[in-house]
Amino acid sequence: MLAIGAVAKRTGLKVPTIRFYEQEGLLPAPERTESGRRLYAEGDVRRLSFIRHARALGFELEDIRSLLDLSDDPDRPCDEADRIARAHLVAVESRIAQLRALQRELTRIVKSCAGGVASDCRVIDALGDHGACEQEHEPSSTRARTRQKPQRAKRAGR
Amino acid sequence: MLAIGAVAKRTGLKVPTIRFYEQEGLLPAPERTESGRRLYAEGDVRRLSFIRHARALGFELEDIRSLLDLSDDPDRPCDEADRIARAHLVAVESRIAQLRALQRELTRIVKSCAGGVASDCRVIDALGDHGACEQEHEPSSTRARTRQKPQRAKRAGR
DNA sequence: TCTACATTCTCTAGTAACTAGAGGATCAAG
DNA sequence: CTTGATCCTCTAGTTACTAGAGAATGTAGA
Repeated sequence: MLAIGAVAKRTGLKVPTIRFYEQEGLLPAPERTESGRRLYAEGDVRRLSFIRHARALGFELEDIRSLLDLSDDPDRPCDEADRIARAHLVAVESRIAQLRALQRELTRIVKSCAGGVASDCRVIDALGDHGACEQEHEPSSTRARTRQKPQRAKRAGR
Repeated sequence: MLAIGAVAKRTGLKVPTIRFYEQEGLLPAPERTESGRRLYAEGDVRRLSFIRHARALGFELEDIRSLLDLSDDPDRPCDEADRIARAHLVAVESRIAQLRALQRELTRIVKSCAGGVASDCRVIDALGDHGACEQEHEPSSTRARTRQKPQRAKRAGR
């Protein structure tokens, strides 16, 4: 039986994340010591590794929930796992296409910069003028998980 | 002078989003009618269009804040706008690379599915076993903004 | 045994960029 | 004069965590 810290080390997850997955019902509530500390078995480590890997592949917790339900019940047909994985693949592919459109557009904008002051900045111009864009580009969110303290810089409304 | 609804129509933003941008200090607080309704001028419409376009290109509000500050002060050198845009381009490019790694991995996983039941599901297997992956794949979040009601399906911890 | 220090516990709140809804006021048209 | 659209403010919800408070427990060395 392992303490939560040891499980964290083995799975690569952080301690609060493990508690969070339990709270979300992705992991059954583990045994406890007399004093109330969590005690995990090998199966829990496997389950958490599964979750971590699926997360790394970009699956949402809802998808992972379904995949776990599926593997908890080995007699159910595997169609759904396949469906979830395929749907995710499609989403990833369309996201790539979207980002490539952004990439083209940003490259174009960045190339147009010749230095100087803001009043004749091509970059700012280009941002203000969607009409100049070569193609449609839709929403976004480039967010990776590599960033720590955004530190709100609150300003009053001028 | 335009009411907020008219501005929403012209910019393609939603009404609450415009109020949200004001609250965030991206848009100066507009005039009000006697009864307290917001009244916008043409300049506000341009500013909001700028924001919308920059958002569509994936810039974060913090970046947009900087870009707006810059364009509010036409004597400042344009370096920073250029820097922001370049940094964003780099971020987009690395995101694409990341997603392509995911795409390869998912394709591999999905191809391995031959139907059958969960107990011998290759998809679930592959997810459980990171060792089998051909390359490292890191975090993710494929999230586009096209989804409405995730509708929490709260379950107790088995 | 005493004392540090590490680990754990629960609970709350914060992150980004909005969106949804409550509850109420005001406006324009018929 | 009433109906329906638009507007107002405020609160809370979304994803998947992360950070911190404040308290209890575990462990190792002197």
